[in-house]
Amino acid sequence: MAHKPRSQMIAETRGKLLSAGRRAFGTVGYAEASMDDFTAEAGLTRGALYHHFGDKKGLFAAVVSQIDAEVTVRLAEITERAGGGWRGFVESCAAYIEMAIEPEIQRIIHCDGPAVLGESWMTTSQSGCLACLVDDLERLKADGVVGDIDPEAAARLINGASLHAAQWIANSDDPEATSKKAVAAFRALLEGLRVRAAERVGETVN
Amino acid sequence: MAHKPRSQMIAETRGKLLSAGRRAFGTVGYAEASMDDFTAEAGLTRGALYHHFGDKKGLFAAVVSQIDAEVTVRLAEITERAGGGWRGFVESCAAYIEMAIEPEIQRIIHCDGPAVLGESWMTTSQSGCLACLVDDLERLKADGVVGDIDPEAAARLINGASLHAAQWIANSDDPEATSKKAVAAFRALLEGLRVRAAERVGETVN
DNA sequence: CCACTCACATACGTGGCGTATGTCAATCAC
DNA sequence: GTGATTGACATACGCCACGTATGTGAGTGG
Repeated sequence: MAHKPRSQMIAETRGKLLSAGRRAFGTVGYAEASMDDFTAEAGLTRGALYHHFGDKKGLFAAVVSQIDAEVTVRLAEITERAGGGWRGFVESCAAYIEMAIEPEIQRIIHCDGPAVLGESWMTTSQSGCLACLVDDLERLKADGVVGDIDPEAAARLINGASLHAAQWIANSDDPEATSKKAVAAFRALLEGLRVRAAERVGETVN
Repeated sequence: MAHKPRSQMIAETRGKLLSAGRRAFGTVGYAEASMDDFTAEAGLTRGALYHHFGDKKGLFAAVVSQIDAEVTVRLAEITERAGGGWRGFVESCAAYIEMAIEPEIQRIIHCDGPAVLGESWMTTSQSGCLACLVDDLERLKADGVVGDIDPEAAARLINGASLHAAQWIANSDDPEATSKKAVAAFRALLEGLRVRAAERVGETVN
């Protein structure tokens, strides 16, 4: 029994490296994270890292993917729980802002991510969150809730607005109050996407 | 005559370092820009850089400030030329997107900036562009054109949306078409800020 | 004219990344 | 079961880039 099967050991080391790197990247940032330090912290050396991830950027990319996947899941849950529709969409957007406030996401995804992987990575590569937004918007458009706008374009604009709102909130003196203001303005902006009240049939404004 | 006055020499040196650094940061990015390389390119050494700017980040910050100031001026011109009002505001927003597409601005301000200086720097520190937007919005709000939303909140959301739109456009296969879609969606979002047509008196929709 | 300041260059130490090489355990052939 | 092979990981090395400490020579004040 002394040793577990090979594949399991490998998965464990990958996991250890991933979480150690994630913690380092999320706290001190990519540039300040020493590979020697955080691999040692995981009981390993840089050798393991280079074997599994190629280089520092490779590990970073893996961390980004992991976080993105987690966020995607969380967003999907929230959208579903809110029962879809316009309200569900708005709720998921608000939740997106909330998540973007978390320091780890802030630092890794929105701060270092574009600089390290190239901003094209974040845009062209499939970001799960973005795909979520696009899906929602396409449904809403098909249902006639939102007007004739390109779903991806709207999703990206919403995405950008959310992220900026998040970092504004995160760095403000009174996050509570700032958040209220940001969400209010955000809801107002989103209203611009809906078909006008005059053009609609008999829907409640809220 | 052999030599110019001291102060002028200093200003020249600072300028040379600033533009050399700006070019390097704008093309290869902050991390890949070697101080030895681009100072030599300016006919100087790292010694001069450390003397004037403290360190690499110091020069970078100076470059960011310079670009921000330029953008602010350009934005102000556009806003004024459009004659203010809602239309002027929308035009300046569109121009903001256009400027954010420029590779130098994209790379230095939106990509490396937050990672190098900390994203708090970009938010808390006075960004000239942002101040412009806030001013415009405050006027529009006072004139009853936009609804009861916090100007700064709206400005930050618009800012974020613009930047993301810009990098989406810049990295798309067909920037022309992408730009059209983005601007259309952007205008729709902005409409959300205006007081509703039903609530207004007798204004043209456009 | 002399002492001093200051703008900049030169020289050095350090740390972190990437690569080349080594080693030992797990799997496979027979 | 034993030898060969693969592959996961560690060790050792070189390099590059940053930051600092020190030097130097041209302006500047008295």
